[in-house]
Amino acid sequence: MAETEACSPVPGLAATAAVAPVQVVLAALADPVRLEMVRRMAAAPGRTERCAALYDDIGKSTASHHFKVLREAGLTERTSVGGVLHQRLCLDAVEAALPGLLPSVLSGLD
Amino acid sequence: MAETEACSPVPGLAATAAVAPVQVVLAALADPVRLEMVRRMAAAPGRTERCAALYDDIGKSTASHHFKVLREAGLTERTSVGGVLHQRLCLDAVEAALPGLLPSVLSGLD
DNA sequence: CAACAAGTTCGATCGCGATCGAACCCACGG
DNA sequence: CCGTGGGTTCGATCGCGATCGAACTTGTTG
Repeated sequence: MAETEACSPVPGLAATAAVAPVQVVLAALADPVRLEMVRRMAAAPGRTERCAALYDDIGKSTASHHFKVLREAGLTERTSVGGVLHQRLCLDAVEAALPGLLPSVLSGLD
Repeated sequence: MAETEACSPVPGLAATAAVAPVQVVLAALADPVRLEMVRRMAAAPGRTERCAALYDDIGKSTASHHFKVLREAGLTERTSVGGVLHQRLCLDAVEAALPGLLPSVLSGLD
């Protein structure tokens, strides 16, 4: 807490918070659950998706934890769509900070 | 042991073993020590460097462990240069499997 | 051939992160 | 104005991975 982090509780459109150091981004993407979340957002229209649509077989609290990690890595942000909370993938911001990384990871058909 | 892994003890030039799934590659790069190792190899001429030149403040056994992780992720391979063991970064193989990833990660001046 | 240097393997320890359940918050809809 | 659904926070547990030291392997050199 008391971080410089943009912890604003859904300020509408939080103007793309800064992307964290590579190390943090890599750690965030290294988890299978989170990578899947990122993939689903990337596939969604507007890179935005309902929280519940981003996971399948884990508890709500665990999912929320992963959301937080992704957010703190600067990969995603919160958005409110008609009163319903959504997670949005900051494609452009990440692409600007680490060009080529996301496309590469997302196309990883390994 | 008894894996399908190319555990060949320095066969001269192990013809670029296959790059592991994205998930594994990301996990390998997520560790600060390993990322630094990769950076040093990338900066070395021919992407090849003596093992001892790749780390600073950790034990030999720990370093060896990290070499193994990198190797099993398909990021590096062993080479023998005049009887001295070296680690070589498989730039081209990784670039072929995950184009843009390494350049992006290596230039991460975050 | 014997000694040594450089990596690897093995076994054990330790801390961090993934996970869960319960309690809490907040925005809507009756 | 109170109930309900969807996320978040909190506290505790558990397993995996990072680390180390010691023993082993191998290849080079005196």
